[in-house]
Amino acid sequence: MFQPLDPLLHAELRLAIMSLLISADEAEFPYIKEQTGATAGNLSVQVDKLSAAGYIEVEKTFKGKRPCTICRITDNGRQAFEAYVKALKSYLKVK
Amino acid sequence: MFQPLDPLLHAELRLAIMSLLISADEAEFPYIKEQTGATAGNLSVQVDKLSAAGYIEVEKTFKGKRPCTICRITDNGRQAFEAYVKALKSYLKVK
DNA sequence: ATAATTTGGTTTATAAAATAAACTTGTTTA
DNA sequence: TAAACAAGTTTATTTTATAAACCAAATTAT
Repeated sequence: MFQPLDPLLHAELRLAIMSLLISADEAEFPYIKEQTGATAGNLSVQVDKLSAAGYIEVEKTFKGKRPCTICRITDNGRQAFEAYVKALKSYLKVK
Repeated sequence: MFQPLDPLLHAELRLAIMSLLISADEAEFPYIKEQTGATAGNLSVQVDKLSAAGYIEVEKTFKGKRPCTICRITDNGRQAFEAYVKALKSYLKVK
């Protein structure tokens, strides 16, 4: 009847991050912060969780002298996102 | 960009309850329990929350001699659900 | 009859999450 | 060179979700 919802994706900010990355497939930390309206602290934590789960990968480089954190979605992440959307539909269809 | 997600609805079990009620507009506690696979305790808590928010109304009656808890969605609940679905779409469209 | 089980829940306790606040490190700018 | 800013991280706090324990009444078994 109702398919379980991946708790990693069923969270507003993480879902927003994934949503951004799925269409951009590369984004810098400050950009994600701006687009989502999240605080840096919250974003940092949620990025870590997605990264730990292997849904995104995080590259730490420099842009000139300043640190620059780049996020990309992984294949696993893409799959998980699609599965999540599919599962969600079992709740949404006002049959 | 991303519309905020009503935290009351953005929770697996509560969403399932609302999903059931939106198409059935009346359901008994044990039926919801069975359909969602939730424990009675969890269901009781989440039904209370939806009820407190005015998203559903709960009628306590008897079925023969046994207590019977009937849940119905309210107009507010219906509206909130629709708004939630709309907001969700801002995260899901893989533009 | 009465003991055990089942039904239909509620209340309380616990574990996990989300989020914000505080902090750090290095870089510009005044 | 002091103050402000950028880019995050770490820690602390507050909510939540969830399960476990409990309760009362009704039914079934002995």
